[in-house]
Amino acid sequence: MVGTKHARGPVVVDNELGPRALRKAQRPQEILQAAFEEFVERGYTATRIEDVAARAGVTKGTIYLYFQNKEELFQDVVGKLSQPVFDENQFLEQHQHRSCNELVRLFLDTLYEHMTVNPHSREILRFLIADGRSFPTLVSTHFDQFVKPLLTMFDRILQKGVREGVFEIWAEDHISQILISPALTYAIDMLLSADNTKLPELPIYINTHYEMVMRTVRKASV
Amino acid sequence: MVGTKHARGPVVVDNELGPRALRKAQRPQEILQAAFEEFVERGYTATRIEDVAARAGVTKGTIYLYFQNKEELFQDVVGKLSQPVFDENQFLEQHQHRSCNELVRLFLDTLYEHMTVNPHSREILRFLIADGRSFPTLVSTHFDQFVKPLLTMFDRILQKGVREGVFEIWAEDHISQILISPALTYAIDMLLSADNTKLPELPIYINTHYEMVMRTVRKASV
Amino acid sequence: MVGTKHARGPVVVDNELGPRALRKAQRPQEILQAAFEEFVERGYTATRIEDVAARAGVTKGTIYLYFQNKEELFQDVVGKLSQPVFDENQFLEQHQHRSCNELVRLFLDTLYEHMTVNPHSREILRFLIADGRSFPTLVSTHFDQFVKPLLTMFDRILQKGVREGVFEIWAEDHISQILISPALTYAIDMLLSADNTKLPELPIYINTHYEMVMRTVRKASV
Amino acid sequence: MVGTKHARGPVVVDNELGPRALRKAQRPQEILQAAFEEFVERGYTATRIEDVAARAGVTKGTIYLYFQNKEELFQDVVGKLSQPVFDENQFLEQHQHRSCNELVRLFLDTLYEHMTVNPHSREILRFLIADGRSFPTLVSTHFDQFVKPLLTMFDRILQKGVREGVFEIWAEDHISQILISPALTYAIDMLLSADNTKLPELPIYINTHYEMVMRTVRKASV
DNA sequence: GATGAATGAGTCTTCATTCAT
DNA sequence: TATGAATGAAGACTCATTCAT
Repeated sequence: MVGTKHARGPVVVDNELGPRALRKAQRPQEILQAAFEEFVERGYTATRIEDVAARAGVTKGTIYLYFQNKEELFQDVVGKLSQPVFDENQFLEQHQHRSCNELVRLFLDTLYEHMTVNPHSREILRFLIADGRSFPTLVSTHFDQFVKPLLTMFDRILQKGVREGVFEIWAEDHISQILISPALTYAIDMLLSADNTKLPELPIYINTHYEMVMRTVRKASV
Repeated sequence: MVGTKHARGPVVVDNELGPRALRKAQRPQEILQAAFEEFVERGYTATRIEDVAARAGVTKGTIYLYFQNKEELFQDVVGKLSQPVFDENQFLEQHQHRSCNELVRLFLDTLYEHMTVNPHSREILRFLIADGRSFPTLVSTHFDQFVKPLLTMFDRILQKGVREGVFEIWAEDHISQILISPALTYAIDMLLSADNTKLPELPIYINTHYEMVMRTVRKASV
Repeated sequence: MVGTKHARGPVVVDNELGPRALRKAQRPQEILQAAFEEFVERGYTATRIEDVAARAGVTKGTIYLYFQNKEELFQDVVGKLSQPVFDENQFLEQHQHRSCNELVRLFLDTLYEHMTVNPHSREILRFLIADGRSFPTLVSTHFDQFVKPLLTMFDRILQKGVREGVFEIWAEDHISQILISPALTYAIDMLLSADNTKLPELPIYINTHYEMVMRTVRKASV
Repeated sequence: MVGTKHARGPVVVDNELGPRALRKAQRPQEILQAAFEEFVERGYTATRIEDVAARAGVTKGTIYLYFQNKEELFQDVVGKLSQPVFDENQFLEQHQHRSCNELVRLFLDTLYEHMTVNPHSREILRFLIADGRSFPTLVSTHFDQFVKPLLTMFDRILQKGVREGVFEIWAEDHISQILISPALTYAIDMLLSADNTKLPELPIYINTHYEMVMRTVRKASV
């Protein structure tokens, strides 16, 4: 028998597996996604393993085949469902021919696109705020993996602009963090609004954000 | 000493109330504060009424003399411990002689001061993000009472600047929200960092924020 | 000061007492009555002392001035609110000139009247059935005080009839109990029917009961 | 022995179900019976779910696998443990050759037998009297299902007697109810007497009851 | 006497986790 | 592997009882 039993783990599903084995190989992902959705709806403590199971189409016991306990399940949800906003290496190279203004615009567009389209990124922020105190490693891990790269990349764009003589840095520190802030505000707005009707209209909001950044960093023309 | 029979407990007794009555008058506040601290540490669901009671120096039953149930207790914590950042009517009048630049600076200083000194304001944000979905009214109420006035006031400062010819508004909308964003970012940072060692140094951060605002709204000198 | 303080107990209120003292002298009765009503509505276990107090127009603590605890209160309700159906000594003497048929009729009329008018008698039956197992003395005491005299009196009427040659006793035993049974049935009916619309019409019911008795005990005319 | 793997517990395992499935199939009945006994001993409010569980040989949690809550458990006890006294259709047919006198006797014998042997029937009466006010549907449902058929059947016996010229109906209404009353009295007696020593001796009691009925309905011979 | 704030034992109910099948 | 019956620790909430005022 080829490639069937005991073929599990964080596996990229290959074409060898039969449908049952395929199913099995996907289980962890399915459970993670189901858990994510339940955690989003009710928060960590109020989420019941049984509901996660039901949503994943399995039963309670099965959860425990793949995850030690509820705590580990939660940590894995946060740790494994996050997606980096950028493929760090590619972004700058891929767009090196662009002007710095365009890079800023592209950065913002990509950031808002990611936040808006992908519920994981913003909801995991909710998890960290809500339950981070109970999972201390999670917060710093997540910051290092997802936030810091973002700030670094924005910094590099700014520095590129400085080198090219179109931007100027006028402050001691925290510039990237401050200039990106409106995106966080938008994310929080999304987390807080039950119906999205009250949210700012995104294109306008991005425009204003972009203008703010440009007016802030643009080098005063001599 | 007048009218202080049998004063006992850690309470300073005043002349109007017997110790019993006094305690009763203070209990709700004491319980709210204790509840606040527990909710901060563990989140709504994971907080046990008994722990709130212990922290308030009473027993389970006493909580229920003052609050219908855990849910109401939570709502009251959010609803009654919030303090507005500004006394809206006074701020502008009191400082009408100031320049608009100074007003912006004063606004930011006050805002950060409030956020930093007063744990209620930022922690209640945590509650809203963590459990707002279970308490829908809470979110909108809180927004109307505390956030909207802030945005409005900042708007008025900007408009004053425009009238006086020192500021210019260059964007369609959401300007105040975007310009204030860094303060929210700082609040979230505080919520996420277990030890405050990793936080940005506040004076520098405020400076950068202030500079960002000024560069953004300053009217291009002719 | 005349006849005021400490004048309480199961006292027949005399004219000496001032209004406050009067109040006090009546308290136990008022509490008993309030307790009775609450016990009727909710049953022993589900009745809360505080509700009894509220209904009696006093506060929790006051109940404990007059009754040791909830159990004693309940026992006193059952023990002190029952009223005998007949003044045993008077009934037969007062009506000695009546025919035996008339006595039977009078007996039944009085019995149903009592049961119908006075909620105590039938509701205490409910207490005994519901909670008698927890208060063993109560049941036998009540039986001896209220049921046995009833049976005895009916027996005496029957025997009078036999002596006068109009009734005949045709059975070994339990005759009175069996002949009175329909009254108990009616009482139970009242206890069970939420709205009294479904109850038998009382005059007709009594007639039928009376006829049953007469046909049963009437001596076969020679 | 066939198909009885790992049989354990006090249960006789049959061949169709595994021990696990079997237990599950039997659990509800076992719990109902245990609950019945506890409710009988203490009454609805004073009965603790944990005691029911212990008596059923399971733990608290298990109760909630089969019943929503205590209230539903109680309703099911009342609703599912009652047994009709007669198989309505069969009784009259099966005994059509009997004389009406014999039918009456048979009716009474069956009724008392049922009441005496089967604790459910009389104890459920206790539940209805004690807690019926909190479960209004229960009372009327029970009356329709168990009491009304009884009265109807007795009516039919009487009418048969009338048709055959041996009985006469001499009253406007409620005759069956009144003639059956002594059985209710006996049931109440059983509910009230802690030890059954004080109860009437059943055979004599039934005799007297029977005589009462016969003297009441027998047609005066011409 | 009367009050009612405070207590804390007691009870229902939930749910993470285990384990026999 | 997968199931889901069973467990029992834990937590919200109630209420008889006490006692300082």
